Amino acid sequence: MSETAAEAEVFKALADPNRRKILDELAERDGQTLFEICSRLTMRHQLGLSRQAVSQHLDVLLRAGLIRSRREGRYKFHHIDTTPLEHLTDRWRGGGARENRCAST
Amino acid sequence: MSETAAEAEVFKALADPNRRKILDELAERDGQTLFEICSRLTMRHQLGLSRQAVSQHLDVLLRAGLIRSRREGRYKFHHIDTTPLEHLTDRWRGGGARENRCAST
DNA sequence: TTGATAGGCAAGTGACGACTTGCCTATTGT
DNA sequence: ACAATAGGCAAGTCGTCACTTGCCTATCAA
Repeated sequence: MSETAAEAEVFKALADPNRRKILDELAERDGQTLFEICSRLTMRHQLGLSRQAVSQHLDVLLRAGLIRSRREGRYKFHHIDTTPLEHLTDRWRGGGARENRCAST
Repeated sequence: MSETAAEAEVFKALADPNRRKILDELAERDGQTLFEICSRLTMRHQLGLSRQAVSQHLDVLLRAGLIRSRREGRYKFHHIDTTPLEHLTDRWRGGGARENRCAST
């Protein structure tokens, strides 16, 4: 087999345009709460997503390991984590070792 | 706006596990025909996909720019093209330009 | 304690996507 | 010409997924 279940989750998470916008939002301003993400998504991206919709998207992103959540009182802050993206497409672009030409192993 | 329609196609194309397997196949042995891909997918990956299913997947990959097709007589050869993958995830990992600098800490 | 804010859970709806089924065209070999 | 091979087209089925709806819990301020 060539890919892990975790990788599959990442691909599935990235498949939705709205989830990618959420990642955009968190990349621009990390550590937002659910309500913050909702309002900023509406204001800045003309994205009319309900709170529950965003919440479910955050769940998917969480399961994919693309965000981490930290609870603080009644607030829950969400942080982007890009490590799952690091070598996601290497299996196709490599085959060998070009394209990554830093100081590869 | 933050992403092009072409990028969205790529994400959608990568969302399906079977399409990723097809890319795996072509990465390992480029320039296969539809029937070749079918049989090798069945033999080597225990993937029981019909010809039409694979054909439709190839269409999606084609539209995403991840493969190119070349017709020759009654054969049609499919070639992987990884250029759409090149900076796919940069919008989240960068923002700036760290993280791609090899000699990391 | 009461009300307001931040978030969670779960069932239901609707649409899109993966795959099938059936038939058709085009090229090659004999 | 005829059969066999390689592929294409289009309608239909079915499951998954995004989103909604409705209600519930928890924390904070007055």
